[in-house]
Amino acid sequence: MSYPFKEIEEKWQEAWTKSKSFNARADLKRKKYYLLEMFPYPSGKIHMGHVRNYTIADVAARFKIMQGFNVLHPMGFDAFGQPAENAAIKNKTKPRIWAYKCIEWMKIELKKMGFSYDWERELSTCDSDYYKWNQWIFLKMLEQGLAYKKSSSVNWCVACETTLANEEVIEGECWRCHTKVEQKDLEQWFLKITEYKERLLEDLKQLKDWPERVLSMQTNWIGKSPGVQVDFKLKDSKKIIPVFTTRADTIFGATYIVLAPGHPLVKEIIKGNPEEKKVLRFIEKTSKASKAIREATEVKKEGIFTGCFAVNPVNNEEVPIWVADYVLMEYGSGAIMAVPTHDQRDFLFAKEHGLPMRIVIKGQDSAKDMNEAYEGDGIQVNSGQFNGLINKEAKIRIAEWMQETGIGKIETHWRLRDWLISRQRFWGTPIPIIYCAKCGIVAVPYEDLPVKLPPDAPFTGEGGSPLGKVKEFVNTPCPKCKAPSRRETDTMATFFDSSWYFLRFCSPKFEKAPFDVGEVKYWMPVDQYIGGIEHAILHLLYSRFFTKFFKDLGMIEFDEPFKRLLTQGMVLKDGEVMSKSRGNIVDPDSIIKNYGADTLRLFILFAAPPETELEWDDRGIEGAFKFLNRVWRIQDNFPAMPSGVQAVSRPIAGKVWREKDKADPALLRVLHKTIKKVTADIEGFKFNTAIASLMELTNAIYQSGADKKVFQTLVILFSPIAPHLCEELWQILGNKESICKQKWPKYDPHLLVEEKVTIAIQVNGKVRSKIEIPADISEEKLKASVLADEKLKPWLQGRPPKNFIFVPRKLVNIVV
RNA sequence: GCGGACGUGGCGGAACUGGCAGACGCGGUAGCCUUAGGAGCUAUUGGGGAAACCCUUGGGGGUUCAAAUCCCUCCGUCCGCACCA
Repeated sequence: MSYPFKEIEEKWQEAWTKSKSFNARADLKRKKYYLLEMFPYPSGKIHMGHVRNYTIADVAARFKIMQGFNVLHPMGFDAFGQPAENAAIKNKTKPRIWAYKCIEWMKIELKKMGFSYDWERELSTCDSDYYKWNQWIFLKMLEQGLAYKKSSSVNWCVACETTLANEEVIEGECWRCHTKVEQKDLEQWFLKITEYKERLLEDLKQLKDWPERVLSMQTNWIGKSPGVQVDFKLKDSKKIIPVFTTRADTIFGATYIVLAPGHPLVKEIIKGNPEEKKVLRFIEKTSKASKAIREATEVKKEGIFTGCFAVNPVNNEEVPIWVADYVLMEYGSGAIMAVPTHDQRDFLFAKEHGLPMRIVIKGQDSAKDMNEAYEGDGIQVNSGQFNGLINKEAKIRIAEWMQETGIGKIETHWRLRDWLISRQRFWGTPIPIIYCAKCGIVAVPYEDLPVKLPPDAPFTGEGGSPLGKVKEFVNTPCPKCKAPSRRETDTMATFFDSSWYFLRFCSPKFEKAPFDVGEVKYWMPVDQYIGGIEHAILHLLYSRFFTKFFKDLGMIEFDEPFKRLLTQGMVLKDGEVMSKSRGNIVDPDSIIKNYGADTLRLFILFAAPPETELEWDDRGIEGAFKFLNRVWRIQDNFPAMPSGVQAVSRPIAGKVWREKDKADPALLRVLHKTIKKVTADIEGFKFNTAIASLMELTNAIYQSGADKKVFQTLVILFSPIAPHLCEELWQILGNKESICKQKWPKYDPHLLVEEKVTIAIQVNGKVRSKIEIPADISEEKLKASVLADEKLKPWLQGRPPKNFIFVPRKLVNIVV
């Protein structure tokens, strides 16, 4: 027998919708709180990951509302993208129909969870009302020189038949279908995110409430490495080999240089020399070894001498030039100066091939027979005029000196590349560009936006963009000269859509611009953003980039879109991520059916803190359900079964509410402790411990007897977590107004004070006794009664205490 | 290799700025109630020991009256980046 969760949940979901309980209005007189979850891709069904993400957010939203904040808590759908296209091909329907159907299904499931969304702000990125503004933003970027087209070797997924951003290539494979990514030369649209690299890096410092992990991933990805480009002259030639180094302090120890096998100079310099054939053979061999093999860990570094020499510009020493596969053409200048004494890779290579070494930085323990490179700090030696300096300083001084004398140039290398946004796909935002034979690349005029996707296109699943096959779409007059022209048939990467949706939510129906500047000024930035760690780099980096772009346009005044970020952990089953292929999926809908949404919410919040992985546990669900029933039964003053069913013959406590004037002071103390704890815990997203203390309060009520006032407060405190149950109990207790509108309770510090406390008495740090004493006892008095304690006699053995430490309310430690 | 997070009962996990380790829950045990219990309630539950006691936060060392918490060192797990010069 259990509480009637089904009726209750349906009843209140309907009531909330009807009364528009969660619809937000900007109000300058009130403090705002913008809470946002990463919006879902409408696959049609919600999974446990969604449930966890959105439950965490929902508790925070309801809590903030009760605290009096003006809360914005919107929901929408990231609806463009390949899966809809693939599903359309498979099910012989159209992506649009498919997508909107999925959105409907998904909304039904979200509503069944009782989430407090402002559904009037719902948006879908596949609406032309939305993607019109993608196009608008693109054109603005084009005007600013931030969107450009170039032909380049791009990542190409054969299976998806589209290009991929660097960010979408994981270990050489397509992030979505895991097909090996190939390189292909194509004309593509790029966004100049690199223009913002300094700010994207610098402003990470503002993000004090972001997880360390995400900050470090972003830093890593942007990959700033300051250094020097040094020009090594080729011996007996005017040719120059530029190398890049971050360790200018080691340049006097550069005893050879290495070119990447693909370096354009290699073939030039070996021409006609005796080593030519051997070197060519080596290059051919290494080029065959694919990137994947090369990346397989601990491959032996292979290389070959070119027969040529270069001159180290700092000491005019001749150094041999080698070609080796451990130098990559893709990074820096494709050439390095090798310092075997202070770089482990160079060290291994030099050992292998008997190349010279020279120590230039003395570590604390300067080893004569090195068996590995010394990469730490130390004093410069063998470094000309820089001898005696600490290498950290020498690094700067040498760089400056090289810059002054023209030997080198201070430079910074970045890992971050411009963002490729062209996709050869149908289900995305058309790039608003027209190609005219006479005028060239022409932007679609703003007044002609949106460039709408045609209602239909042939989906064969064969190569090429489906848009290219829709004549009515492709053929269009040039906006400038009216000559027959062609539209761009590529669409935008869907990460474009999600890079600014948080701004659109502030004024989702605004018609004059992507967003209403005034509304955004009130609501933004997002106070709390919640989503999966898988978006730690891409989505968050792009969103930060867009935000800075809007700031430069003068449309917003802040630098960073998301003040606080929480990345929730994954939901696992049997230690593995839930997935179709593993067949270990637990469907949220079936849990809702059998136990109700409140049980699911409670379990998912209680089982683990939000950031850590959560192991699914059917028994945990039972436990959560049991607790809800336990709370429910308080209204009946704890009969074992709900009213209507036969009650147990032996009541646990009084069957009636306690008399008003007979409050139990101990219970009151627990209550106020709970208020304090739950408030702090929800504030800090520690829901598991918040729930634990609510359980303690419930246990205390069972012990002490039913107290209506205490119970009312428990119901309020519990309501963000189990809103349906609490709303019903609230009504049963005789309240008319929704519990969502109740003020969050405050604890009374006076009631927390305990008159008597039990403190531990330690002798030499070990607990030997406990005594109950008045909380505010003086140390003198305490000392007297402690030393009189019989239990301590054997431990003290009459020895006088050397030290007597008293931590009020906690313990006493006697040192003898 | 670099960067980040972490390591606590049979399990999920608590422990504020160093102050009684193991809150809360799951599971277990015993009892009550019941025609019945996979419901409910009560008690108990880190390990060893008959007990007094002893041991216990990955291992070792240190600081301290006092360490899961701080420092050093080693081991291990997870994540991100990666022949990045």
